[in-house]
Amino acid sequence: MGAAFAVGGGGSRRPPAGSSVIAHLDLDCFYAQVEMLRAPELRGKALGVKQKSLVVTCNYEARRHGVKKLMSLKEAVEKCPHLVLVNGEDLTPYREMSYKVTELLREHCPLVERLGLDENFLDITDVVEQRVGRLQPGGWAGIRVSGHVYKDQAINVQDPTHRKLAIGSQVMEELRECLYSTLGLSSSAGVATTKLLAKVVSGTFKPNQQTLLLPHSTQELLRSLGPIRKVPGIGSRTAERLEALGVKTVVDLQRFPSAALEKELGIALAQRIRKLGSGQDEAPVTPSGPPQSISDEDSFRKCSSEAEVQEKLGMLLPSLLERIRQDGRQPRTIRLSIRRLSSSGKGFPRECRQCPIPPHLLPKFGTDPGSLLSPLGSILMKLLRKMIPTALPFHLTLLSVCFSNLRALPTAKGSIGFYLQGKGPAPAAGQGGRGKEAADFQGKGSASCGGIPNRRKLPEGEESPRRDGDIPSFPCIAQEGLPEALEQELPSRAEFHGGNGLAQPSVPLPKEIENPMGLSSAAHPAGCSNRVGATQASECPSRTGVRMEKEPPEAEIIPTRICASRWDTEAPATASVEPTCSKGVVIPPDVDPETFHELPADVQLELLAQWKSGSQQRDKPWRKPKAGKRRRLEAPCGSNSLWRYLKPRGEGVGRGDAALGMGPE
DNA sequence: GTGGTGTAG
DNA sequence: GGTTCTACACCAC
Repeated sequence: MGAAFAVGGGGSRRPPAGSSVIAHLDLDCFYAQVEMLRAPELRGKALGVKQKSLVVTCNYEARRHGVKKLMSLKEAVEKCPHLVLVNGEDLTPYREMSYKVTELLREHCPLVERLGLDENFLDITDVVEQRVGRLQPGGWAGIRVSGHVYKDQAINVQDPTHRKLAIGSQVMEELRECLYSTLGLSSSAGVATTKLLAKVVSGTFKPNQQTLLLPHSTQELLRSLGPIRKVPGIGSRTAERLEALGVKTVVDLQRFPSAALEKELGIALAQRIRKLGSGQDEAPVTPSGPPQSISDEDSFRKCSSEAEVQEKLGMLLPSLLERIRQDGRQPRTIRLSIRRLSSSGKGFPRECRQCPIPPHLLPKFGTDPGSLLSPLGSILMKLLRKMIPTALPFHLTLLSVCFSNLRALPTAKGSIGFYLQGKGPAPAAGQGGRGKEAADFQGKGSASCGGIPNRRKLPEGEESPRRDGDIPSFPCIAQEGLPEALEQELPSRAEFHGGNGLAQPSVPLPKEIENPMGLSSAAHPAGCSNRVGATQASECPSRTGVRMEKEPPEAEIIPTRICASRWDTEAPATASVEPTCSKGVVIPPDVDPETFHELPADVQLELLAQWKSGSQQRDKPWRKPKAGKRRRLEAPCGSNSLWRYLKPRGEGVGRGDAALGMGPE
């Protein structure tokens, strides 16, 4: 998150820096853990989670064989031939578990900020203060640290900050135990006085361990980071700029003159970075609510026609709409992002276009998401055409759909659907035989360095030893393991993965939106979208059960839409259907004559022929073009028709609803 | 509100 | 360094 480490942003709600106790909690190889919970037989095996041709993450067993995050599948299998791979492209199970974790933490500490799916910041100052208040007079003497202390420094119980941090480490140990016993997840944590430091120090001992940073070790920790890029908040771009200035390490940054830094990077960025480099981070832990946007995307080698784009969008939209339905809120904005392939072969930066969702569609999000597929698809295609002239060759490598500006449904019980998913009587995933499972995460033990023994190494049922100075821990269910009945509720591997070892969508879509637009390549050959307007939509068998939001009457079909796809339901209601005559040439009524005559003569002729063929076809039932015999003028797809770009100004150009012809009806 | 950019895991 | 699939914040407009 961009502002996770923003300095001084948002106004601190905490006491002055130095007295806060902040923790960073990192779920160990989260995706792999979730997969092992879903399929306990994977425990102990080298497991990789793949997305496309990459192993995006893997468990420690796989790491022992040289598999690394973001390694290519090929290389990973070379390194570890027995690597078990599961498909992690569908983030649903990870997202669900992630919110369960945040919710569980929030039950014990209200100040929890999410950072991605597998990390959380906690401001445990208040929890610590409460425990300090309960200490017996002189009780400090017995205060112990749970887990490691960075660089094995001894705490000074005379120092109130040390005392609070030590108690904070106990709090985090308990929370991690609670996470493990309740959800079956192992985690690592860092405890410090700021988010930045807590995050950095949490990586010191992993997995399933935690580390406390005492203030006087701050500089040593930061300097140990090495490359400046490792400082949280300094990303690749900023690191590049810094390196260009000769700033390669934290030490370089600390020594670099402020004035020169401000001159090169601007005052705001320079000051922020300088503070990060010195370990100053006043950013408060800002409790995360439900997500502010819900998006889905897919990448691919090539997508170069409107029909293909529609097919891809047809894969994204149903699951997105289902997520929105579960969320319980209404999005007011829809955004399409694309990534084009540049001539160099590298991906271009993303581009996006967004627009408000027409108000008349909003109620459907809560009641009838299936009926939104067609109108939203149509809007997305219009957004696409705002970015690229689809009549010309194009090559996309990514499509992303994002719903944002989420508001509570008028009738809704509230927008808590997201959190509710993670609650209820039983977790959607749990663990069986937790003692066995721990083997994957034991790694380097934490019994030394003053840390408490790794609880998961204890024999079943054995309590972790209480130590002097301990304060009673959180009441936490399932300290003795999950009830058997609960474990039996857990989905089997076959249920989750369709029995083939690869993940299938874990949330079945409602029937009516399984293949809403009939856009699968098998059921929807190219010609299917190459039809006249939306009027033949019912001919597409796979559309069964899906209503068009609004299907224009046949009489409204005009030449500009001779090959419009079913989504491409631009409302032409206001346009004249009468052709106009300009310079002795009869051109379609909604085409700007001036623009038309600026075109090369051959293009003009081609367009005219196209229009003529369209107007001849207009009243005939649509027929699938014969393979190999399709006339060049009809190809490749009507949505690509050049006519689209010849419309008089004001039609189809500009922002927002009206510009897209999607205004309220 | 929109679109680009940067950051994060 | 960029691959993946997200999510968020900032800022100029």
